[in-house]
Amino acid sequence: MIMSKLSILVVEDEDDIRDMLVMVLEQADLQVVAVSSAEQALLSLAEHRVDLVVLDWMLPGISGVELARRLKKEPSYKNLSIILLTARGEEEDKIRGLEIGADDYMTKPFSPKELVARIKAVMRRSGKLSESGQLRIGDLTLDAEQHRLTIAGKTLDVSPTEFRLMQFFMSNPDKVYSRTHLLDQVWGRSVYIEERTVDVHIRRLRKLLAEFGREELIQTVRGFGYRFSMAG
Amino acid sequence: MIMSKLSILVVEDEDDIRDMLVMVLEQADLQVVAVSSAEQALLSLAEHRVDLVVLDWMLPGISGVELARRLKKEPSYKNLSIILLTARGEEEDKIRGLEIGADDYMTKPFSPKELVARIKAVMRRSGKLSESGQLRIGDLTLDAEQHRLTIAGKTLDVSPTEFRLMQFFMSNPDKVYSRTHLLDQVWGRSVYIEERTVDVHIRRLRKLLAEFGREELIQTVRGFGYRFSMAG
DNA sequence: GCAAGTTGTCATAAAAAGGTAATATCCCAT
DNA sequence: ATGGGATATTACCTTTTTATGACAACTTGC
Repeated sequence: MIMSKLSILVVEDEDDIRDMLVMVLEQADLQVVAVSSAEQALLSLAEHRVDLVVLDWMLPGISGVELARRLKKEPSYKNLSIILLTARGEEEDKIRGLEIGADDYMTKPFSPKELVARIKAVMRRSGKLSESGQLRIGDLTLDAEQHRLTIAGKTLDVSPTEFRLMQFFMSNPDKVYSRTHLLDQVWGRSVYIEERTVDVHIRRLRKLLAEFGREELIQTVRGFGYRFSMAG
Repeated sequence: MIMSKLSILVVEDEDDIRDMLVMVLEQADLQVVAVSSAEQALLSLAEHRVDLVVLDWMLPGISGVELARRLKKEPSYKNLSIILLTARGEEEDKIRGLEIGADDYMTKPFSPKELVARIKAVMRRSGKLSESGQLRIGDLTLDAEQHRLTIAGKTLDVSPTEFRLMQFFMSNPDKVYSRTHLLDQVWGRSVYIEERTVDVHIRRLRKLLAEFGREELIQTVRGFGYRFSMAG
């Protein structure tokens, strides 16, 4: 599939932060448009195709929350992703943010790197960022296009969630991830799921891998989480 | 048979965009005529044979929408295809565009490659672009010119829609396609059809293939769509 | 205008997937 | 060795997704 650059709309009233955001996002090869109010945002949305909005929680006039709510209600913007920026770290705000339909939120101050990572994660989940090509580790191959996972040429029959989990592991081998992190990345931050559920999915994957004598690919790191690695 | 080049009429008032379109389309081996108003378009249509019109939604004087409506009402232009270019991404516009008879629409900004792909898709569906040659996968043969699908030499009796679906699959083997994507590609973006309808057509195809013990060629990828593949 | 063939939709059945909780095991620091 | 927290495993139940058969609205060739 051919796709033009992903387009981000930044809505932030503080000039410094807005400029910083623009710089960071452009650096990450995203097309960026920045405005300083919700009203301007609406105008901009009507003019250009926008894939994702980075939206400040507090804005003069129409607030970010209010704008998010309106956008989510509007059917024509139904596949527009929203990331909320909030200055406070209060759980209540976060929850409210996700309730009104934001796809993710970030608490200021945040690292540019993390913002970009979250943007990509959201885009990936909404299918706007296509995972390109094949992942290959040893004789394991995961082909996103074919949506097929093979081991030494034989196809493994994996469920959607196990496929995504495997995709995440193979994209990030040799690193330990906590259950929370896995839930964030594979399930998405806006779903609320028991941490123990990760264990079960790991179990299911291992069971599949065990049919090929490869259950050791997914390792338990006691007290931390799980790791995918060829090395023992 | 000698076939003259497919002829496109571009109607766009902004010079830059018009020039760009001409370049892109000529590059794609299409014969292009470009004008900047609906009035000129009507003159041009009367003079040359035109297969497809790429039409800007907003035009000075008679608007693109209005022109499209008139053309579609005119019996002599009934097999003229129309692709609308719209600057806004509003669903309402798209729907209105399709209601008045456009065959497809594109939202600016768009990638040139995608435009060409859509033009070809529209042409293919309206029979102006004949698929050349045969598709051959294993002992399956699909001959577009004869409109015939054979398996190990024996002809399968497929309906038009199933034929096109099969054609799409055989042209794009080993990849997963969502129901939405299949509807876009096989049925065309201008029709609104339930996603579940795809299931039914898949079912019909499988039933046919099953007569030859080949129902496994079309595979269900849960949560994603369907895939045509010789590999298990 | 009729008979046959096509197509989209729906209702229902069937299958698969996913989350949770209960129970069993394991690991390591005392 | 053992207590207690952390993982593994299993079973169960709900939800989601797909398969299937029937049907009515349309087309098409005669």
